Amino acid sequence: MADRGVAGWLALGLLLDEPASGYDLWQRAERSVAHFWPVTRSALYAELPRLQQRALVEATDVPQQSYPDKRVYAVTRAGRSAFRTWLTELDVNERPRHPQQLLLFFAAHVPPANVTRLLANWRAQTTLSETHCRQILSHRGFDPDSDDAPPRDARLLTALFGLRRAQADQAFLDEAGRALDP
Amino acid sequence: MADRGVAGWLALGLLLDEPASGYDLWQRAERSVAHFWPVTRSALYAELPRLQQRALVEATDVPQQSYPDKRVYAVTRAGRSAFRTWLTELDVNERPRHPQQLLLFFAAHVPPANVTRLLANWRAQTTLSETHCRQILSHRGFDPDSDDAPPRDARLLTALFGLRRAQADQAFLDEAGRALDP
DNA sequence: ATGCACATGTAATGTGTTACATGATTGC
DNA sequence: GCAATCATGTAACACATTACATGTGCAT
Repeated sequence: MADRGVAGWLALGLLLDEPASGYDLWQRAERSVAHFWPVTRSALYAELPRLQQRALVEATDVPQQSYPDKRVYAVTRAGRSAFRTWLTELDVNERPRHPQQLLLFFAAHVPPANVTRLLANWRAQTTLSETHCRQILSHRGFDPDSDDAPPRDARLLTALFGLRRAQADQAFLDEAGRALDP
Repeated sequence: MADRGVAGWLALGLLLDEPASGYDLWQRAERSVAHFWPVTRSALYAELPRLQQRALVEATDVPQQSYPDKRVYAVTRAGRSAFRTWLTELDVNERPRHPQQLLLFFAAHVPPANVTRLLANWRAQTTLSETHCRQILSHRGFDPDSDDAPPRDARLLTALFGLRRAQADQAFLDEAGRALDP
């Protein structure tokens, strides 16, 4: 099937929500998936013609007044089913790279003060991530601190997962801080 | 400084523990860092001469009886300090790619049964990861379930972090399962 | 005799990023 | 006038993976 990377599938998945031009798609990605799967504009632009050649998307040129023309891509039926099989066969157990664990592993080789600074840096990021995820959830009317049933919407679970990870990281950083600092 | 990727620094960091040949280094990596930062034998072999050219490591050919000769690399003083500055300036906030979040984000586009299967797959991996981390910790005499102070050894904190993440993922999967399944 | 562990490397390939190139329109 | 947004794309580069290439010694 000559799968190539995930960038193409990512583009296809994002197009499932709604047809879009390359530029639109990039913005959509930046606002959503980029938080856990960075993509560049270039990568998306490069994949769109490839998807078209494989008949997974269709392109339409849309002229615009006072803006350059758009080339809007829409997912075909074949594209929809191809995406389904890809996601179903996705290996979620590929080990992603964790720079934080790299830091911990080699921390003994640098002065403790530097480690403390790096951990503080990391903590700052977790709080940012936490508030970001909380905003998404509360915007859709879900309170992650209550015992309410979590949302059925899988897309919202993405945010819930991000929140839980951020909280877990903070708890770990507290634990680790007690060991390293005083 | 023409940094190249992290593979070189990883090799350097692993050599700090003890000099090693390319082959040794690869095995060492497989047993330790590969769990959170996959490296291939090729990548390590390719980096070693580069590190040597930059005078960050020194090589010695060690003849062996009944085995091919080894080329053993040892970190120089310059290598030690270069590694320190690299780790100190490491950006822990680069967003790594989370295939799990990708799955959650696009889950609505595939049949629920497939999602359930993928989540079960994910859960199986977290339990593997959990027992693996527990083994490392208990082997060094730390009980992660007690209120004991966590180990000061940063290298052990790597395992503790792995465990906490695995536990957090399991808790999330419970939460998500209650929402999706019945 | 077949295959595995030891040992070192190179070449081809894939996949993505950064930088380059172009050009209109809108807001300060 | 200058920067930013909208819009599309290509070229150069970096980095890592897979596959190729070679050879010894040991166990079954």
